[in-house]
Amino acid sequence: MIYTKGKNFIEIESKSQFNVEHILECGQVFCYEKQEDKYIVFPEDKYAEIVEENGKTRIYTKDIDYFINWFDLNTDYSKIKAELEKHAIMHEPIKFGYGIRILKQNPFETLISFIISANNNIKRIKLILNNIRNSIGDIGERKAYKTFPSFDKLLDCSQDFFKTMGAGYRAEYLYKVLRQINPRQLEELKSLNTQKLREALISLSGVGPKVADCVLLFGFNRFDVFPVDTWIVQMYNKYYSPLGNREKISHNLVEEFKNLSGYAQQYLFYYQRSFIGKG
DNA sequence: CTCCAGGTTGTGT
DNA sequence: ACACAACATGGA
Repeated sequence: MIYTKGKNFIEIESKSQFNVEHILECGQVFCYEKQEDKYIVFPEDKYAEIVEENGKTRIYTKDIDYFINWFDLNTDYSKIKAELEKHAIMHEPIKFGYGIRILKQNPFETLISFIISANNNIKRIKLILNNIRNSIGDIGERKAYKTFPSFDKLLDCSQDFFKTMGAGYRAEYLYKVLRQINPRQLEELKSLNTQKLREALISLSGVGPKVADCVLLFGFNRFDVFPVDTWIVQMYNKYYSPLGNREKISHNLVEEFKNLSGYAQQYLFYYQRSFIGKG
């Protein structure tokens, strides 16, 4: 057990098990904001504030059990990291991104978010999602934020609305995908194996191999996938024999890291991106 | 000004 | 099967 429960908070002692900055800034999630003295997160209709004090981290929330699951606090990362350390290429990335955890996010919210992420940068992805939340989301706890919109509200939106939100040409993908699948149908896909689920996701509008892998990893917590974006391509072509085909790169990396691929990917992505700067 | 960002789609070979 | 242009938008 890496945490203890308080009345309105969860406390984690070890920063190597839980580093809020690395968890939120490593590119897996867009529903957060850094404030002067804390981070706030607002997945689905939930809310939490994360504060570091005297070396310990506290997650203040009224939804204790939701965030124990969301932050995947019942998983011990020391074993995962020990296994990954057997690969020399992982040494620096793990040292750099210590305390990263893969979040357990809602599949539908993850799908919408990563369709917007395509050929886009993280700052603008967050902006577009915030625009959508602020326009059609419900008022959340203590009016501190707006919730992620319900499927029905999103289904009511026009293509032009998504363009106004800043989605650009992805507006059409969003409009179409909302007419192809709903959250309940998405949940039902959980019974499929990773390969079948991947194919089902790729059949959706705006979802190619990379977005599918991100939804598989962050929304369905399948770790035998390796999302390949521009940063991973850079990394791969620097440390392995260069390839142009992203699917081949992904395939080769899954062969190397097997069922820990998702974890390896996140450390490598965060490390590679750190050389340019956050944004 | 050009190039790039957690790529996908459509077209052509 | 693979190659490649087009696709909005804002920041560097």
